[in-house]
Amino acid sequence: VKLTPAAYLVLGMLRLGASTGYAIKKAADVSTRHFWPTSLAQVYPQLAALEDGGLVTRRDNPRGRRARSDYAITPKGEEALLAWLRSARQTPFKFRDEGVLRLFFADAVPAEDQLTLVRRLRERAQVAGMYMRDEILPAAEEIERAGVNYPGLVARLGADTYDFISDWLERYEDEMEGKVSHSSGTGARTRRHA
Amino acid sequence: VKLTPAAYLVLGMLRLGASTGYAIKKAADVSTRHFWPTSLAQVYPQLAALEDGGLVTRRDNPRGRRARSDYAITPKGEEALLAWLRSARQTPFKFRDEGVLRLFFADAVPAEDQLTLVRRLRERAQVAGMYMRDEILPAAEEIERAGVNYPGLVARLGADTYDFISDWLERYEDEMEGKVSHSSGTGARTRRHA
DNA sequence: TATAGCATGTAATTAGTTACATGATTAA
DNA sequence: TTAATCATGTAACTAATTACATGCTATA
Repeated sequence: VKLTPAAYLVLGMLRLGASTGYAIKKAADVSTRHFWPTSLAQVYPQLAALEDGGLVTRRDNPRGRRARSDYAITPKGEEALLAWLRSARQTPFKFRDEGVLRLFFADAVPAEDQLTLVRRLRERAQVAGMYMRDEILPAAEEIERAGVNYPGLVARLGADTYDFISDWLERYEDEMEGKVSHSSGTGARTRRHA
Repeated sequence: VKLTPAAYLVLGMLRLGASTGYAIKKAADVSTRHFWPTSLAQVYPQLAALEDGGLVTRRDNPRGRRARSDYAITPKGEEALLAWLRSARQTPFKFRDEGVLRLFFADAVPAEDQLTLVRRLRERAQVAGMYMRDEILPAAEEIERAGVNYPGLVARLGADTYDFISDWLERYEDEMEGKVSHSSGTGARTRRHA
């Protein structure tokens, strides 16, 4: 029974209290989505496979006429999750981002278009940072009161990193704006941290 | 003819002077690999598809008995590349990282194992930062002298970001080490920036 | 003379996304 | 009563990795 990160995501979410496939997906959307997105079309087959392997149990638990299954992690599933968390296996970065790829090739377009490209990347990082801080972090802080600390840690690391990238690109923009005709500006830029 | 990021990677590398499939892959390995890895099994079919669409031309150019084809980007291909670089389309982050996913679920293991996990992530970021600065950036600086600036910019952004993450995690480690039994330490940690 | 690097491709598999398909319950 | 949310699943497709398969050329 070979387990993928997507499988551990499901196990981990069950362990944190999500009990249906739908709930797992919802929980992932407000927490792990930024570094491990998933979809219902992955969650349901994954749950079935894990049940098959005895890592989770399923119990039908309909709400009125609406079908519904509650899943729970088994001791065997818990063991697998812990082994994964403890394993020394280095997981190399496999970052894939079209935005950065575009930036890499930006020399092909005139300075004005380059500036636009940089600005768009900066805005994206800025929005991502704000989103993590305003939407993701509060939910994580909620469960911190229950003693679950790492979702918050990860949210803070994410927000701070996006802010760092945003600031980095902004400095480059400022540097660049001196050299490029000002007619190309799109107006006032708003600051982060409202 | 719908083009994927992998197609633009090929077009962009051809434009920067790589002429064979093999050379494109080699160039990607010392530059774009960190944010858009690729493989020969993608490059060759992609070149064929691009030739089919008239975005590149192919010319057989064997070295002795060894088969070899030189490719070149056509005006139509160049146009497509520029349109991609100029397009306003926001490319959302699709970050996927097993290491961060593990960190997210770290509450499941005892503090000692948590510290190990954080340490491993910090080391990974540290190594990635050093690698970008020592192996990737020098190659990028080479072509900067020819007026190609963005590969260097991207390398610096990458190196600085990995350093930022490494420092961030190190601060957390230090904070944590006070609370955890010191018997679990793995000895002296080496500093970045040798 | 042997090994590293150049060079090109295909096949099989795995992982992931999007679209399809259905229907109940709850709150405005 | 109607829209949002809960809830479950399958099918088709796309993207990407790994393994397979071959063979030449230059250099140590």
